[in-house]
Amino acid sequence: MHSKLVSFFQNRSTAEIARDLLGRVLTYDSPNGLVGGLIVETEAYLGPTDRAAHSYGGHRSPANEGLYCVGGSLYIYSRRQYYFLDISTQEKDNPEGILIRAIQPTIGQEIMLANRIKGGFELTNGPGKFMQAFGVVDKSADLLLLTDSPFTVNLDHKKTPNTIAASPRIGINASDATWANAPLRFYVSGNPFVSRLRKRDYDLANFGWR
DNA sequence: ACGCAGATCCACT
DNA sequence: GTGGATCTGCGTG
Repeated sequence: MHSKLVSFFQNRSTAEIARDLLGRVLTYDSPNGLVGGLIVETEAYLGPTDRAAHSYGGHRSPANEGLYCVGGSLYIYSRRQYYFLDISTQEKDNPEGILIRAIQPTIGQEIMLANRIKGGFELTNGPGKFMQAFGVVDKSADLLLLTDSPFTVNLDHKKTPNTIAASPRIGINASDATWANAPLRFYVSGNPFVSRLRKRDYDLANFGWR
């Protein structure tokens, strides 16, 4: 039934899955219509030993239960008025996951523009930004299996990045430098929808796709 | 109660 | 391009 989904989100390292998500289409069936785009930036969070993870030290509560669900489940959380989208990886009770950080809009762009003040690359170049553009205003999809939720990720096709870049994750305060510096953020090199990308690194000809 | 977070915005250099 | 203010829900005390 959900075997394809679940096998995609386990049986290999979370970092590898995070890289494999780049170039795939993420959609959200919002009340105002279908919205979505190509995933261009992800971050891997590696569970209890990872100082930067919400499941560090085995921390578990109703708020982060999504990380403990079977791979392919949604973990949606809020920070300062914005919502963020994670997809859990690995088997149940192994709290690893991937934060979707940015997308290149391809579906329902008018709807997304109406949901956000800002347009252009600012429309979806951050984890809270694209969720606002999608029109996600609550955590009702938290804990749901991706295939049972208003979200979809197309696992059958993907656009191929020319180059996948890796860097330390954004916004990590971990006192442990090993985890703070670990190259667990992945992005389509040159794509202007990647968060915090310098303008001189924009690939405006191909947006980083092959 | 209180402090702060897997960020964003805006007002300045 | 950078720094400071700020938004609310959780977690700890």
